[in-house]
Parts: sequence; structure tokens; C-alpha cells
Amino acid sequence: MAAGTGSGTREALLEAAASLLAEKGFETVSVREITGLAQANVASVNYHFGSRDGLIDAVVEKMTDPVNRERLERIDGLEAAGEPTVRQLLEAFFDPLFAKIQGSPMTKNLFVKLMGRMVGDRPYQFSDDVMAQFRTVARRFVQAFINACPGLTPEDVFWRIHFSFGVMSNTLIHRDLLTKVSEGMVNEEDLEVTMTRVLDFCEAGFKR
Amino acid sequence: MAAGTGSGTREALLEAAASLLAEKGFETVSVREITGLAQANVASVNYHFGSRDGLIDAVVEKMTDPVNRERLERIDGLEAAGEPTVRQLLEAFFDPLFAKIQGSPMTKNLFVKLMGRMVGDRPYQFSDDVMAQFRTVARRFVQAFINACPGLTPEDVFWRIHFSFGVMSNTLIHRDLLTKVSEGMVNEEDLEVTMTRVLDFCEAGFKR
DNA sequence: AAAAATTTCAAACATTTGTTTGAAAAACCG
DNA sequence: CGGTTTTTCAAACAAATGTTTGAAATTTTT
Repeated sequence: MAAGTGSGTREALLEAAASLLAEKGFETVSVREITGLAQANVASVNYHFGSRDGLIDAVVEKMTDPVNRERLERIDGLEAAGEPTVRQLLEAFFDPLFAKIQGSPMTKNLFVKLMGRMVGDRPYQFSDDVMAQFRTVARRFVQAFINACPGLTPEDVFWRIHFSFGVMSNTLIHRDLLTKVSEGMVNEEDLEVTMTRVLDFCEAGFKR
Repeated sequence: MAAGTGSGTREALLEAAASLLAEKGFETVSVREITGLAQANVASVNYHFGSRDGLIDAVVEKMTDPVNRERLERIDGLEAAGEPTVRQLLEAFFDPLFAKIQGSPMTKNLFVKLMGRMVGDRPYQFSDDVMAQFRTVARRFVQAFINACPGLTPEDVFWRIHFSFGVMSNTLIHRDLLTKVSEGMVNEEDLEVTMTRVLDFCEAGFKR
């Protein structure tokens, strides 16, 4: 078998799990739902991933890994060119997420929701690897944000970063819901347009 | 039996359920966890509330009802005095939530989380009563926000309201988490202080 | 082709889920 | 007190959960 492609069912399980996790969150998806969608046997999850949690961790890792790598590259580039602005930092952090979303073979909405959950869902615990990765990324960005906000205390900056994550997470998860709730006031729009709205909102929140 | 006090176990179930829902979300709390904490029999949930969902609905209704009523009173008062500002509207919407939180007999953190989940958790479906109530409140506030933002389109305003909800929900749920993640940069602080931070952030997001 | 390793699969495992039952206990009322 | 209603409780229910088993099928290696 060619390296990297994995067995057919292994890939099918990852894809099915990703779809269902996106749709329903980390807690409520059962092994049998996943194997049903993947057209695989119930036991295949434990065979290939050791356990249900092993499968979930694999899904999460597969998505976070390239995104976090890209984030570090982006901030490297920015800092090499001078002092990055808040807007640039927000984009450097969130753009890799959007890129992954746009380039995904999954239904766009599902992928978006999955990505959103990865920021916001609790009490799901990421694996130690993923957590360590996030810590590295976070340290870099927090310091850069602080430098970009000379008028604010580190504490202020920290909170606003946290708020920005909240907006992003919430928007990714519930974006499609808004059009239903708005009773005709808000039309469907491209993800890119919505994300510009989010960035505008967050950038303004950093002003003082 | 005195009207309103209900049977002892009925109240105990409501309190226990509220605590656990706050701590773990709407999906993952089992009937036996609730009855265990309430020191009641497993069957008591179905006896008093018909079903697990009946109990959850009762918890939610008990909290949303007075909050939404207060919101409408607040906006009535504001509009009687002239054209409310964005800041005033944000406060009119969120203050009743904080008031309820502060005056709660529950552990503060738990209550805060529960309130946060009521804005953010999916796919939990509120009862028709609660939904209708929310729709009424929403219509009033949306219109008022639009009036307060003459430079923005209704669509713009709608999105920013949505963003503000996202910030609030996320902050209420994960407020205690931030101090852990910040590695010493952020200290515990009063809810009121944190909420002022949130309002500042959101108000700035409405500026153009 | 034979042997060895890998992968699939139906069936069963022990737990946990929400709910129901029917009798015992408690509270209430005349 | 006696009779009625309300409330509690241990036990059992069917359904769903994640996981294990051991033999069959498949693929890979020799």
C-alpha cells in the first residue's frame, strides 16, 4: 500500500467522523453513527484508532497540525518585515483557518462548524500534542498583539484576544443559523464576506 | 402546601439540574447524575417533570422568564427618555443577566456558565414558549440598535449584534478558563469588571 | 503456491442511558 | 380515626453506548 494514503476504511472513518463531529459536536456522536456513514464495521474504529477518543483525536490533529504550522509561518513573515498591526495579526491567525476551510473536500458548512468547535467546544480535551502546539502559537501571537497595542496593558490585550476568539468560534458554528433567525433581514453570503465582518468587528474592539 | 414553594424534591431537582447543566452543558448530563446530586429517586424526574427534557425546559424557563421581562422593561424606559445609544442598549440587554447571576443562590461560576450556555449551546432546542419570548425581545432590540446606528445598514447591525452575543456567551462560559490559559498574565477578577471589558469591546465594534 | 501478517465482520460483552411499574410510604382531608 | 390523594422508592425495562472476541476473509511477504 502506498505510504500516506492509509487503508480505505481508515480514511473513510476519518472523513465520516469529521462530518458528524462538525454537525453535532464532540459529545453526541456515537461510534455506530460514524461506522454507519463510513460503511465500515463497528469494530473498525477500535482496530484502527484504539478507541472512539483515539479517532476523534486523529480527526482534530489532522486539521490543527497544518493550520498551526501555517500560522507560525505567517507571523514569522510579518515580524521579519517590521512591527505587525492588530489587523495583520488577526489575519495571520485566522486566514490559515479559512484557507483550510475553503480547500476542504467536505461540505463547506460542516467543515466550518468543525473548525469552530475546535476553538469553542468544551469539555472536549485536545491531546497533549495538540495542546502543546496551541501553546506555542498562542505565546507568539500574544506577545505580538501586546507589542501592537502600546496603549493597552497586557491584561487588556489578553482579554481582547479572548473576545476575538469567542466571536470567531461563535460565528463559524452558527453562521448559517443567523439567516434563519433574522427573519429575512440577513441574506446568505460568502464565508469570506462574513469573515471580513468578523475581522472588522474585532479590530475595532482593540482600539482605545 | 404553600403555593410556589413546591415539594422539596421538586426544588432540589431543579437546583441540581441547574448546577450540572451549567457545569457540563445540556447534552451530557444524565438523569441519574441529577437525582444523585439532589438525593432523590431516579423516578422522581419523570414524576415531577414528565421527562428529562421536561426538567431541562423547566430549569431554562425559570431563568429566562424574569430576565426577558426585565429586558423589555429596560428598553421601555430607555425609549421613553429618547433615542438610546448602543452602549445603553447593550447594557439593557445584558445587565438583567448579570443581575440574575449576582443574585443567584447557586455557586456563581456555575450560574454564569449556565447563563452562557443558554445563549450559545447547540443543538439544544428551547421550548416554544421560551423561543417566542426571545423573538419578542429580539425584535425590539434589533430595531433599537438599527436606530442607534444611522451610519450602518440593518444587515451590518444585525451581524454586530450577533458578534456581541458570541463574545458574551463565550466569555460567560470560559471566563474561569482564561486565568489558567494565560500563564499568570491574567488574574481573577470580579464578574462586573469582566463584563465591563466585554461591553467596551462590543461597543467599539459598533463604531464605524 | 505456501505462509504470514493484516484487515474485516457478526456476534456478544458489560455499562449506561431514559423511562415505566406497582407497591409502600407520606401527606392531606373530612 | 378512616379514606383519598400525593409522593417516594427499589426494581426492572428496552434501547443505546464503547469495547472485545475469535473466526473468516483479504492482502502482503516469502
